[in-house]
Amino acid sequence: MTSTTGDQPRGTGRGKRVTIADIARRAGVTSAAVSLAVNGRPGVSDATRERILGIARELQWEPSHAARALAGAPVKTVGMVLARPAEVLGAEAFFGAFVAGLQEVLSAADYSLQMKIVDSTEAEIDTYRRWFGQRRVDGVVLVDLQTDDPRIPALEQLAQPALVVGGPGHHGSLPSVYVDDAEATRLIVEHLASLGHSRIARVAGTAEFLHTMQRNRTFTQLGEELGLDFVQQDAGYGASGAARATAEVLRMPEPPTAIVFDSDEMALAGAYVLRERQVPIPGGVAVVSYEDSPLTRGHHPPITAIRRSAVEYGRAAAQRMLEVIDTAAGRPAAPGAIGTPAQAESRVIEPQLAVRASTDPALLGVAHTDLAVGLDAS
Amino acid sequence: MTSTTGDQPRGTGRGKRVTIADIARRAGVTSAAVSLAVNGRPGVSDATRERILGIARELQWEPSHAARALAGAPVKTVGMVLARPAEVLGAEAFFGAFVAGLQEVLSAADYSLQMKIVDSTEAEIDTYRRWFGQRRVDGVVLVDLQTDDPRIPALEQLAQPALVVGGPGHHGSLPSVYVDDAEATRLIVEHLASLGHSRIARVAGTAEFLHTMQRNRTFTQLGEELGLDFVQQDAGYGASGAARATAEVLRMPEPPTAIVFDSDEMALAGAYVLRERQVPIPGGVAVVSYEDSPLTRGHHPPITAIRRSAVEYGRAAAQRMLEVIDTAAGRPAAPGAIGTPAQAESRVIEPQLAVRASTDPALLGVAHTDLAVGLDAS
DNA sequence: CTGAAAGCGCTTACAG
DNA sequence: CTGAAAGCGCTTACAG
Repeated sequence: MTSTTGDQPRGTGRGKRVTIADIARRAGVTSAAVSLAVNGRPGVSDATRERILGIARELQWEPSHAARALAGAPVKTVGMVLARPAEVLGAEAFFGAFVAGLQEVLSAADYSLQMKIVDSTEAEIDTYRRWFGQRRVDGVVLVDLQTDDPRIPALEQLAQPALVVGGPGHHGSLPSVYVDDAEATRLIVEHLASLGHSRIARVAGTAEFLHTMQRNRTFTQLGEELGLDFVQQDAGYGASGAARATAEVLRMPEPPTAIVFDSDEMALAGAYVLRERQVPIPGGVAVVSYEDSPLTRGHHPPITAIRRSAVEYGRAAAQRMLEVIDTAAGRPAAPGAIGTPAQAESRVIEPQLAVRASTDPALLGVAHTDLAVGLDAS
Repeated sequence: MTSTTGDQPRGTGRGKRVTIADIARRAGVTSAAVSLAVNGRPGVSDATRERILGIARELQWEPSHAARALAGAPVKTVGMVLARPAEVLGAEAFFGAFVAGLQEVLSAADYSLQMKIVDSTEAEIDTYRRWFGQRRVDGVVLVDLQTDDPRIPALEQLAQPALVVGGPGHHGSLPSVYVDDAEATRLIVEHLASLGHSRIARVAGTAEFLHTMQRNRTFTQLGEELGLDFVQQDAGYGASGAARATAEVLRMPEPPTAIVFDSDEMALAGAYVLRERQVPIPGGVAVVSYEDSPLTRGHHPPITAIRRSAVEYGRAAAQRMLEVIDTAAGRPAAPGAIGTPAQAESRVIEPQLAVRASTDPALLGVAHTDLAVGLDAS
């Protein structure tokens, strides 16, 4: 008996890979016929197709991704470049959740997401150029949109499938997906109004972000519309600015009964100041955050916040990206898509408001569900 | 004059792509020479190499990734499969930070990370098989390691580069990277002992996780070693279990003066129970968490926690993955690597302890830095 | 509906 | 040190 196990033909893995030529030989057809059969294209009879597929399965054939790509097939990859340090990305709850949502939809469509961290906008644009040049991606997702973003004209010029996350109004001729901040503002204001608040302050983040301007505009507009007394206080960015702005607001001759913060971090800083000044929440001042997170949920009392679900946002972006790629390839939009949107059309994510004890006194004492269960049982 | 702009040759992009054949023609050499030149391999004189590289740059040549892969070059891609729903991943701070760290190192080495979300362990193993079968990845990173993990033997059988994140002792013959939980436990216990605590409780998570067992073992061992009074309370998983266990511990005839929790969520639930029972932190009971997060940092008082830096963890995993791939390809380990570790060797991440007011009364009133600054200035 | 061929853009031996 | 050729595994026209 000669050794029949262990002696692998050569190199890594077990033996030579199975190709369509092997299948063709076994099936008594040409490799072109195999290609048509496995790609579900017309040109072979149903009988031979079945036979070919059977053999392919039997031989455990896997298509060579490289060969397909070289022959001109889509590479089934979406790219995303991040021009922020890993430490910053890692500290943000949004990033992980957004990526998870993207992945879910892309994975299901057998697409993969390719990411790259770079250290400048120039490097980012260069990466787009190279990715498309190398045919490594079928399309790219652009994030962290800014005012007058140089990446927009660069991508427009490349004339390749690209989706902008953010907006509105600053994505040029590119398709985009963004959260409706006007609607978010409306949800907050109407919620507070329904609880009887008529003096409301908004502690706003830096105007560098597009959404800040959008919120400012809607906030002012709703104040006039509803005839309420609205105060806007610019806080710059971060917790320190928010703390300062909150103190400022409390010094007013007739302080507001509710304060709306632009982020979870800002809301927490504001709540800290209120606690210091012995102002009860929500009895003295109600608190709302535009951004939900473990911080707002874990606070005592839990803070009412806009829940835009970063996971859902990622899913929507992936869905739209796939449509853009399909349309560019001249293929009909994927099934499940409602109609076939024009390439440059935007899609809007509708925000929701998670009402918690920081605005609604009836919810005081109710911690987040999991905790509540534990305490009941103890 | 005929139109020389606007009339793009055909298809998407501008014109036919530049290939090494074009460069060869211009340089008066064969395409093989170009290949050697651009890959920095011997076989061409320095003069011709320079000339070739100059022309390549001038023509803005980009290598075809697909062609390279088809011809046998590495695909420069690392794969990671996640068998958890996007919602769960998105809710975890660890995921985003780990991915950011991975990305940083892989991007710098011109590798990309390919992820896929699946819904079962079988699908995960199948994905590995297919990825390697299609030559879509050069190696894979395995996460969420469990006891008797079926993915380990499956990957061992595939005999392809794979790195296990987690351990020790459960990664079979595969190389791994993990955080040193024994050291983490030692840091916590020694910190508490130095503050004079001699009755310490540990509220432990589910024993399904390898690290739980490791912590249990070290905790018990240190108790004997230092002659302290140690109590272990199993809490199962999550906040409710932790709340129950904390209540249990407080009912003891001689309650501990410090409680160590297995996660940030558990620590928060425990702190909530202490607050309910009017037990001051850290005056009545000191609190420590094995997991740092915005929850522990944002709590009042901020909670002392093990900081293992998920970003750093990701970086270490990527670094090790690249070494494993290089070694498998017969290449020397990347520069910067200390020595050339054997394939199956593990690497250990050293944890740190972030000391905060939940254990050290001297730090009471000190919120996290950013906040503190804001308050000083207001 | 099926066959034979060319081509995608590289890399890798193998001669000179 | 350089040239000519084969081959990686597919897809896509183009004839029969």
